[in-house]
Amino acid sequence: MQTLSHPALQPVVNTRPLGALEESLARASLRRVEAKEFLFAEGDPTTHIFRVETGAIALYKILADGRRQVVGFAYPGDLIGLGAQGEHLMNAQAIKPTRLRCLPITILHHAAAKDPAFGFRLYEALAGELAATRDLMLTTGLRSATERLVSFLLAFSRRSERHGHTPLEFELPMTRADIGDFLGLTIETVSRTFTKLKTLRLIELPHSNRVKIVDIDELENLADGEDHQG
Amino acid sequence: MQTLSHPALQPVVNTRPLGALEESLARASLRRVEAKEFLFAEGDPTTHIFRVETGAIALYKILADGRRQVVGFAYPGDLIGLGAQGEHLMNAQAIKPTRLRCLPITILHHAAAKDPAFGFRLYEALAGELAATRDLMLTTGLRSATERLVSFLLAFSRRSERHGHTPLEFELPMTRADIGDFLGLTIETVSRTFTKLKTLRLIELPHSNRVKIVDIDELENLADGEDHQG
DNA sequence: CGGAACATTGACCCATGTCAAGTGTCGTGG
DNA sequence: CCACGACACTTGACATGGGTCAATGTTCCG
Repeated sequence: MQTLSHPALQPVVNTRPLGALEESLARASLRRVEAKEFLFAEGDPTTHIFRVETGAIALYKILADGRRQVVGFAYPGDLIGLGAQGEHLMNAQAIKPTRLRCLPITILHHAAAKDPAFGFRLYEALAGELAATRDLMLTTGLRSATERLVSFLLAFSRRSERHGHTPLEFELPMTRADIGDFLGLTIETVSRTFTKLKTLRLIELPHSNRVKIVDIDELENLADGEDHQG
Repeated sequence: MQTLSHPALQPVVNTRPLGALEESLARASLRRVEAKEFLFAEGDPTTHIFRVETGAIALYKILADGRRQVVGFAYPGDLIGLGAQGEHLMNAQAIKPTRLRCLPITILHHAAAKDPAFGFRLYEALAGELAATRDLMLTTGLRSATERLVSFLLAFSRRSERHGHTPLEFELPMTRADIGDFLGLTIETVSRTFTKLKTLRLIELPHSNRVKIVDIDELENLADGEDHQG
């Protein structure tokens, strides 16, 4: 139930440790990608999975007509590439300078063969992603622009808190376009909705990428769909 | 790429055989549920997974304010319940009288412990579901009502063909409300879009639940977003 | 300082939602 | 066999949220 009140809007990734992988990751090679550089593109053969060390990556698909759906963002600690069989199903592009650990996928197969529980843990990791993706679908499918953006901001607030920072102020690493393509809105609507939240004195924007939450309770009401009030 | 031109709109299930499970399923107990009866509800403890033998099941989540998102439909051969850890994440309700095989989830754990490759196969099965869910998200997020409904109908057409029937005529087991909640549209919009496709002479509706495809090429153009023509 | 990229704001429009009748269609009981 | 009610579907009139197009502002970096 709590996933409904607070839709995850989590990155399409897995954060929980996968035991057998940890030691491999520690020795894995490091890769740097610059902002806007592609880590991989849709259709590329799946040779590695990655773990973000620093920076941020946007994961997205593109429709024939050029429309873009951002499927998630990956931050430090997140794994990228799980679930791709044979070839990658989406594009992974850095939204800021990023460092990642690279693991050959063959490691997955080895680990699964050696440790019978490992395959099952992979399964559980994907189950979490599936749940997050469904929550995102609920959010983009059934909610108003305001509800979507507020849910998005609250997800960041919680992430900030989880990392030991204040939940009341944080940096958004991505552009309005990225947010829009994630939430299924246009740049203009995202911008207008930010302005609306500012006008309602629910947030402040010291810079366009820096969010300060003023009234988190009211924001949570909005996200839960209990809006149409003050 | 082909998944983009022909978004899957597959049920949230797995159709490929999972080897080790097959023999268990053959001896598994059979359960009958009537139309509108619940197989399980969100929050129920996950005690079994199921395979549909006959009939059809709708899988959906409900938001706090009552809005509903149908996440998928399960048809004969499809597995239900994979990926739910501890408790079910959605409701499963029969849309027609349905028979299912019931497997205690403990079987999954046993199979994974016995056969190291089995856990990995589960992982692969979920990866397929994840890809289908993302395709559904693309469809509901980025496309017009007409594109959505046409994609939906073409998915049925392909399913019909796969089962050895003509791809040009088939039965829809679900109501307009189910379709709407799946595609993120209202009943009225679904109905109007059916009427529009009829008027354009792309389909016929001998009964409201029976669809006859008249011009499948043009439908495929519409689904690919190459519309705004004829 | 200049220019590119990103963000904001305004005016307008349209697809789809909402509300409200109608119209089948099916199953049950008289 | 018909009458009735329930339910699903269709259709119409109208409202509106968010998309589109078009300036204008702002920030950042070379």
